[in-house]
Amino acid sequence: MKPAFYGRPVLEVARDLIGCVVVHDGCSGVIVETEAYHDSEPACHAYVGLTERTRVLFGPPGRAYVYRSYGIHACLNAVCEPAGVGAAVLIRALEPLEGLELMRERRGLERVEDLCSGPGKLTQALGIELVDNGCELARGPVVISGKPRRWRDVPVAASRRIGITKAAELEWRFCAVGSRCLSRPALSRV
DNA sequence: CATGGGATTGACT
DNA sequence: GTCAATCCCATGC
Repeated sequence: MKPAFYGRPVLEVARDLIGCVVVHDGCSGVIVETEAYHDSEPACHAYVGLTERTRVLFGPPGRAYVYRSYGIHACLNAVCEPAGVGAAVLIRALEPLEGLELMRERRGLERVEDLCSGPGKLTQALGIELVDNGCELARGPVVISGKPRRWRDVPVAASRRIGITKAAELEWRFCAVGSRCLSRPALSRV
């Protein structure tokens, strides 16, 4: 998708990204779970303002923001809103599309539902790492492209974001209803 | 320069 | 259900 797609309110983009396709290094998958983050709320990395780490978040829309989580996993975001605003959509889960065998190799697992059903899992399955931070999502190496036909009007449910302690009440998580590849069920009874 | 805290996952009780 | 692994980065001395 082009930068103009991302240069909109982050909540709109987070919902609209459900059904789009992430492609990297021989593998691809349909986005079925996202979360929105915005510099106005404390769960967002950009809440602290402009630093070396958040430079990409405050930059132009349509780039990848990749950070290391818990010292182990890489997590993929799409930078949103106009430059100067620190906002991004965390890609939390995919339904695997192409490169299934390569994903199984990278993950050391067989079941399709286990390959990309979490933010750290999908980056491992697709081979996305910190070196991809800042890349343009319309050009690569990490690419996000438009929705296959059957994903064009999929119902989307909103709920609370997962694994955060600050601003936990906001319902800024979006899921494709009925997908079997979510990190957790769409209707979380937290 | 030292320290502490995660937008997680998988293994184990 | 509980818990450790592990490292980047923001903060504070």
